[in-house]
Amino acid sequence: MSDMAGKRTSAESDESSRKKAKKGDSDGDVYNPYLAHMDPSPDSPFSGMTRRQVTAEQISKVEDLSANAFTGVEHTQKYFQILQTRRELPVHKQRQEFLDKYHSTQILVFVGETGSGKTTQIPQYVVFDELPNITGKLIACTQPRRVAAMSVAQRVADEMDVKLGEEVGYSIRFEDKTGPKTMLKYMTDGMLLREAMHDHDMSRYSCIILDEAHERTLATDILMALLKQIASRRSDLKIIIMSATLDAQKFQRYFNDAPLLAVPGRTHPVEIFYTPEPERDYVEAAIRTVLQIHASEPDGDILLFLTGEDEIEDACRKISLEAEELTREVDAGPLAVYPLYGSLPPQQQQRIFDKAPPALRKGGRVGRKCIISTNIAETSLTIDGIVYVVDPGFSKQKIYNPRIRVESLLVSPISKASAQQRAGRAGRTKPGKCFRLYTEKAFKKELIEQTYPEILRSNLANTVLELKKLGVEDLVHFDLMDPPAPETMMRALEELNYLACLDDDGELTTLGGLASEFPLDPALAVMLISSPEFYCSNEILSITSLLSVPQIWVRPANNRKRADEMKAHFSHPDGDHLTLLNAYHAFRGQGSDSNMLKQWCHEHFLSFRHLSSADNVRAQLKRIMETHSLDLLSTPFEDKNYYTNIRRALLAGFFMQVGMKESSGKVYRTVKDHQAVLIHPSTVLRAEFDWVLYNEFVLTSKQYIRTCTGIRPEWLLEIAPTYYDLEGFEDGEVKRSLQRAAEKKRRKEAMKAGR
DNA sequence: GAGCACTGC
Repeated sequence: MSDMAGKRTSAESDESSRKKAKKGDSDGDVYNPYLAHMDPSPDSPFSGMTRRQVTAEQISKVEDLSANAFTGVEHTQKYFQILQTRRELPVHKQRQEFLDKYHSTQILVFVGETGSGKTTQIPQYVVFDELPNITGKLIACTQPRRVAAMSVAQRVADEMDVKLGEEVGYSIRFEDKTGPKTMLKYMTDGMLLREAMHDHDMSRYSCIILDEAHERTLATDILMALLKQIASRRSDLKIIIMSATLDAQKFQRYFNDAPLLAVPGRTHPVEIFYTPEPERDYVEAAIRTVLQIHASEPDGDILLFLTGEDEIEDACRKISLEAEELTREVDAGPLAVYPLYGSLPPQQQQRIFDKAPPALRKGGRVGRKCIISTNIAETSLTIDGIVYVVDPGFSKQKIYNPRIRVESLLVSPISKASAQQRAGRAGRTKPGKCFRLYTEKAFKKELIEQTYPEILRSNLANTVLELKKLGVEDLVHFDLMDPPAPETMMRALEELNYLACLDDDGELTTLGGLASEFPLDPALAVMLISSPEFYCSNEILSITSLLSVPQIWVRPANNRKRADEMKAHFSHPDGDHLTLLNAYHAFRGQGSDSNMLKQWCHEHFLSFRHLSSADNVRAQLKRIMETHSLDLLSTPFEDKNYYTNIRRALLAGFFMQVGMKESSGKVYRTVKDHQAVLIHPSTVLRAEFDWVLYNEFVLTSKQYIRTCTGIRPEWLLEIAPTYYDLEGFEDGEVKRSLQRAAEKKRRKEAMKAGR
């Protein structure tokens, strides 16, 4: 079915590309003497090739030379072996077709299913056509994830027989593996966006390839809109949008009816089964299905998709228990069950690649493994050997409520595209089966086609700041593929205005420009930039880093009490931010031997992984501060204001995230949105504070505020006088309380003056 | 008295 649809779209676009090609012939490819230097010299391996007119045959000739055309080094035997396998990839058959289309247009949409070879091959074809060794301009290929950028770059460096980091490199946060000779650069989409902030025309590149565009990450969506704009002012820039879905028409339409090329994939067929009736309890149904497969289906590993850590651990236990029973009672083979989710330590994540267990006795049935995973196995991790997929049809998805400015996670039905992706996981090594725990009717009628792009489900404060820095003047008319709700945009603009990153006309302020230099949310960036005024930028730098990595506290289900006791050692009575700082200082005080540090973290129930990454982040943020001459200061530890200064500095960024205790007792109310919230049970904060600032608002079984620090109301009036201008405040407990604080402050000042 | 799907700069 997918093949047919692919052919249909490809035929349709053939015509439009022919029209464009004709147009190009008449006004584009006229001989231009000023570009003569762009032609390779007669003694070069590329002689006879004209940039952007190269043929597949010419490329093959150069590839077959005994020496590498780019480096002059003799090719290894391995190179020719790889070359052979490359020429068997589906995409290779259409190399000339690709080049023809690429020559005919500025923007090309390329659809290649899994196994087509698009990510490794297309950028190489472009290299031979663009001749970056002569123009000096780079070719970029973006990926949504770091590991992909790194591993694909390595693979392509091998294929081109060059050293990684020289002709072929990659660029991701914390690591730039490119050099002066680099022609082809794999990078994360976020990294290209960062670069664009300082080079609005992306002038270093002659061709930009956006890979995995169907994933619709925030960065990809912004890049698409940006590139669409840039394309109209830079006629020499070419763009390729690569996607895995059949939703290519949407990309084509968005890019002014850009031509399309579709290449089939190379996967095995997957048979789909639906349940005849809707399932009431999907976890129970999933467990039952896994056990049925184990008892009655031929060899092959199983992949089950569930939504989160708890659900997965629970299902693992139940399946293991029941499988043992099956082994005893009906002589089924052994079943090894492995959980898989993002917060699992890497060592345990690795176990999913273990071989399935052997038969228990000679002649007995062979074992299989069953992996129970979150969405991480849908895109980020690929496991070979999976033959059976069990798909209950749910995943946790981020949603944003602009009214109360809260992002939360909600278990929701997946999209058709997601269901297809999941099923595809069963056909990587041989034909497979996918058991969908919903009816065929539900699949057809109830599931949406595509998961909503991230841009429709996020707080956009950060995005809006980035866009301003990218030189986008008119946000309302900025041509995004899926424009977000106006209310979400308004909320973002409002927040940035309160943070003084945008002025009242919506223009970027000096502070806003500086804030956008940091890879942080605007509130964190503003807090960091303001911290020298509070004589504690070193400490705020540490806290900011700790807040931008996952929780450093480890709390295993079987050892919660001990973990809480260890955390108490670091606790500071004034709040969680200071507690984080204490733990970090203790960590840094342990020396640099990484084995010792790991041991120390283990004993103290701290995450070595996350503390180390906080260290990495800190170093990066520190460099940015130094570049912009922001002072790194500390109040002497003996000074009685050491901790007070830090608490006040926190408010410089988080003055909008403040709650006041209601007179009734435990419940706090957020100051502007009037939401009733509880302080999260993980807090170290004692009850005596009437006012707290919080790092995040979490919406789970109840409304919680998490990572809280006690503050004094008069600080709000000093540090954020505009936001806390009482004139504009609604009457109520909050306003009366702030008025009393203002009164107290005036009396104090009067007394000081009178003395 | 409880949670953190997944990425990215």
